[in-house]
Amino acid sequence: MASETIVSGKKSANPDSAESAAPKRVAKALLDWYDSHARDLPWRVGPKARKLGKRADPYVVWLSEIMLQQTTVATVKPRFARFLKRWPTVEDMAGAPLDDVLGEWAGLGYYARARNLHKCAVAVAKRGSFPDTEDELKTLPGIGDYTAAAVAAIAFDRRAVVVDGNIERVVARLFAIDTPMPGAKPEIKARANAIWPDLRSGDFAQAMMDLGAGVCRPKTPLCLICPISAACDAYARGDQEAFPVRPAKKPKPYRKGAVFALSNGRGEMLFERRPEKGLLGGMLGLPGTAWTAGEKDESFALAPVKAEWARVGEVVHVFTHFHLTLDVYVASAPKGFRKSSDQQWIKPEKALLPTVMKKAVSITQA
DNA sequence: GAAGCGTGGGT
DNA sequence: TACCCAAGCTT
Repeated sequence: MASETIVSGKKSANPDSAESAAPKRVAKALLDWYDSHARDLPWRVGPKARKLGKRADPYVVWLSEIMLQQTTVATVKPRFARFLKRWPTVEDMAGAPLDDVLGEWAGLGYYARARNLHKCAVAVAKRGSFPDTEDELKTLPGIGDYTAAAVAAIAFDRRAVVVDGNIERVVARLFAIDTPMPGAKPEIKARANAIWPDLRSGDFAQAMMDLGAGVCRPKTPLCLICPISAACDAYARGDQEAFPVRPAKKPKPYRKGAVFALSNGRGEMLFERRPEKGLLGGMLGLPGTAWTAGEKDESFALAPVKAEWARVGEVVHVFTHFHLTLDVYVASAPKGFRKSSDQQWIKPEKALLPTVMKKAVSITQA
């Protein structure tokens, strides 16, 4: 049992393992590596500036962390710059209409993040500043275990054990934890806690993430240049890629639906705001049928108006939990057509849309 | 605890 | 092509 090993202090097979050797040595090795190898990221206060006393702006840290949830650094970089330029402070964002924030978020996915981003900004502006403890941060919308710990550590220099997907992988390998995910989470958190330093908690978190992203990668980790390979149980066994252990994935089902692109005489197209809850919640989209399993829905019953609809093609899109094929129909608005109150005429090239809707609109333009 | 919730890039 | 995955949160 791994827990018994901790309690008894029994030596593992690897004499330099993080378990038997001083955990402090692992932390120091990683922090030293971070001092010379930290990625230069727009939302980050690097180790050098930190040592000169520069503090990270909690708003900047929070904004970047929300954007980075399940989203790559490369995707976030340019979008983060736009957000920060448009809303330089949390008060600025709190004062903006929700639809502006959703529009700026369009294309980034997981749109609950954008709704919660705005809700959180309003809450923080109301209370005056970001809370500086994990527990208080966790009460805010969109902030869970990971983000609360990350903001507490990075923005407020609190000792907080930050565990994201990168750190999960690093720790699982470091201690060769073979419990399948997500069951291994408590053990991983405990092991991370055991090596977590009291000082430079935020730098350590970012060092672990940089290591996971660039060295301790999911596939073909670069163990030969890893600063903590001497302490790594998985490396000692030669099966780094086996960790963490993941259960087999379920196949994604297929769904079909149709959307209807109605044009007026001014180069505008009819869009409607989607319901707050659920898929693409709160975002603009084309009117359409429900997306259901099985064969395509040939019915035009749900078209926004009786018109001369022409099918222009289909778009294929993959969501987290299903494949979608969307038939796309176009028509010109008949004389006397009146849109409903939840609909709006927008020039399609100016509409801020989720990607699947952007795809649908784009095939009506050719 | 499992399911719902996006998208783009890499292999 | 199809699959994998990326600084997760909410219900």
